[in-house]
Amino acid sequence: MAFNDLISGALTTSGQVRNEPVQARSSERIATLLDAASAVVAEVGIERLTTAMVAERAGASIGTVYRYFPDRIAVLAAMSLRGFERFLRASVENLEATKPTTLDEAITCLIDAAVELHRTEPGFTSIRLSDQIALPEVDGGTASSARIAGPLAAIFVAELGVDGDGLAERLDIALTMADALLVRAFVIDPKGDPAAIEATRALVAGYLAPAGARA
Amino acid sequence: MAFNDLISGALTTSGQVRNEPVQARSSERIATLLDAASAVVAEVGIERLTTAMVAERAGASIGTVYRYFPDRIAVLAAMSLRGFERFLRASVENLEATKPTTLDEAITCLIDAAVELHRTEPGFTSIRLSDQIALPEVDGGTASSARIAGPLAAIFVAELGVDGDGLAERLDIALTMADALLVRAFVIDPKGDPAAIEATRALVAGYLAPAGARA
DNA sequence: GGTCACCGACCGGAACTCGATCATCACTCA
DNA sequence: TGAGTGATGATCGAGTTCCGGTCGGTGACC
Repeated sequence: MAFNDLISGALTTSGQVRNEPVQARSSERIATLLDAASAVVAEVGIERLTTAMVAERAGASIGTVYRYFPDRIAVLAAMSLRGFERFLRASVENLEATKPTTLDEAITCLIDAAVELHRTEPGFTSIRLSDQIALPEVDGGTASSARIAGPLAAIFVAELGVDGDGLAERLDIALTMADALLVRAFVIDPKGDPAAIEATRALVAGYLAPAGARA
Repeated sequence: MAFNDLISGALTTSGQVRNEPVQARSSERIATLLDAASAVVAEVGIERLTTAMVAERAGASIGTVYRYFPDRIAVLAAMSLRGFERFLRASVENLEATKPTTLDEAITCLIDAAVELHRTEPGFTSIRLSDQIALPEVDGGTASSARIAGPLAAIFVAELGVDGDGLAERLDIALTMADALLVRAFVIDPKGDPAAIEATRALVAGYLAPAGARA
């Protein structure tokens, strides 16, 4: 059980696209469409995103958008999922580079990954803001934090030797908090107020600290 | 400065409706429309709510909806504001009935009020979920927690004698957290898992505890 | 009688469909 | 081995449907 098991553990690649791509150009198309959607969201926001805008920006036609996504919401959901996946990969990279020995250090890896995405990925903050809106219609309301908390707890127990008792549940709460607070921080200040970010880190670490000490 | 000053302090009744009601039946209409909207949201969700559904359920015509609300978002925003107002009134009721002497007791009054609304008001959870989406387009992104944190801090300082230093900012964070966690609890379990609610209460109280002790 | 409240056909535009067309691939056979 | 050839994947965009929002006309109140 290593850090990079997190990706396979937390990602259930449920059918986001309508037709699985067969030819190579098709996968590129999907990526292009999602990039376009990301840019459109960053520019006009979630509410004002139209499928026509996405198509035009991707240099595709409306029909192509609907070939890959059942409806407008699914485009947003796929964007969200891709963002979540990138968060996981960045987290794993940070974890493997840092080799944390405490829960506190490990959490910092995750928060750094999230902050980096908020900073660099256009539309990421917006899509996180509305994740809970868009996703329920697609995969039944399972919030991202719930998907990651279980595998993450297992890995922390294995790698850090912390007490696993109720850890998954506390991680779920901690991640929900961190998500909400980071989104809030980036909504208020698009560059991300360092004080707000540090406050979030401290708050989450503080919340989880007793569990780490118990190890 | 008493608890019920909270309502006037936190509610800036900005123009939600298009034409202020003059005749009595008109106010009833607005309430009926908002009730209908609430029911529709509970049934099909925010995204799928159409103004036609609201009109039909309220026994009114499309035109009537648009007589009172400038657009679809405004209907949702008004619902949100009414929910927020009800939250404030319920909170004040709890505060005046309990006469709290500690920050912890006071926070419990607020959380109980919120939980009660999640339980009894159809669509309240959904609208809280998307409050941050719907409101920015109407009043410039001022989240509810920001509106309430200032007045609440002032009242707590006056009534409980706690240290007011940075209290408003910490209350803002605490309320953002509590809101996110309660919404999460009610999304997962529409009846509201008592354990999740108690965890939220404990978490928020714990976060604010140092401030209370410093008094 | 004048204003308030209400209605619902109508309009513009956005979501989404569908049949036609083009691109690619696996396979064949000279 | 490589040009030919269906089969199927991928793309297109005009057309359809549906929804948000308007507006002029008709009753309800004072």
